[in-house]
Amino acid sequence: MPELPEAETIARGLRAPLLGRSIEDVEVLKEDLLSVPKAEFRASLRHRSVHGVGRRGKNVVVEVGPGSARGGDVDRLVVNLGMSGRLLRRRPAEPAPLPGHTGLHFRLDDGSALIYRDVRRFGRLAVLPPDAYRDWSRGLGPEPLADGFCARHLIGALSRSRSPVRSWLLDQRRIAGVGNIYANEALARARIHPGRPARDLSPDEGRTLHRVLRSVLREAIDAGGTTLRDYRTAEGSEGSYADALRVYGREGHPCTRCAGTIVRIRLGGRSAFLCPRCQPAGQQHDSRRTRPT
DNA sequence: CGTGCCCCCTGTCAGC
DNA sequence: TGCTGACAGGGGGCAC
Repeated sequence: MPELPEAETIARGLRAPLLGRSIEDVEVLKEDLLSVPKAEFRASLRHRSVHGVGRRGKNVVVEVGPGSARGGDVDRLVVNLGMSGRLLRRRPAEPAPLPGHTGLHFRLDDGSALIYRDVRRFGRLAVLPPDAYRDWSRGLGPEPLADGFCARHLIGALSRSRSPVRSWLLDQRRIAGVGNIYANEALARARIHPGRPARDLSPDEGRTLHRVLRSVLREAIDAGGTTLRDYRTAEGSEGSYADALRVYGREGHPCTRCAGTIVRIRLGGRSAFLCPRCQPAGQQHDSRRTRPT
């Protein structure tokens, strides 16, 4: 999917146009994107106003205020975009027909619309009351870009797992928001082989991984995310971080650091990309401090 | 609990 | 020109 930087970019793009708007109606065209009947979903959002647009992990979170005849609850529309989900803003004067594979159409009070489109339909949308949202959020790991996410925490958590470090990074219960692209990119920059057991990383490697993971995510946000196929911003444009990728999808191409050849391996059923020279599989016995590139 | 495997679904691309 | 299989930013369920 969209990973953290893509969800963040979408949330930022939706904030200004959605804030303060009221949802007039919700049309559900693909009910399998919901975990409740579409009538219930529609009723839970109709005539409610948008109080905020944010993100948790890879999910876009839209806060909706109380409707006219409701209590004071601020509920949250949580959008998991799966692999191919898009949240697109449609301007008021845009009469264009709905794009193919449109799953939901949210009509707003200024004549604009929000469209959820998802070719593969791996995405899910749910409206969560405060306590349900809290429970759901507690099931996710910490936000890697939060101030409180320190190297010490990462090193400690890594030391308790035998998982390959790439698989570890993909587990949303451990860290929220990292997917296959940024896991591979961070490991490449930290010069860590993706298949190494998490607990075998040295403290130095843990510190390096902490630093480069955050910088990769921040740089990707600055670039508006990575568009490979499906991902688009809320305005429908592409993210430009694909140009900055060093290993992901670059099998057979030269490593930008050592001019070795990037390879693709299979790990936990998913592709991992690495430079075998810069990211040796064995334990690192080299005690020299190496700066990430 | 951790881990690996399969599946959900559609589209695209390489190879025959 | 087709057909087939592999693969794709994710994640839930299940067996071990």
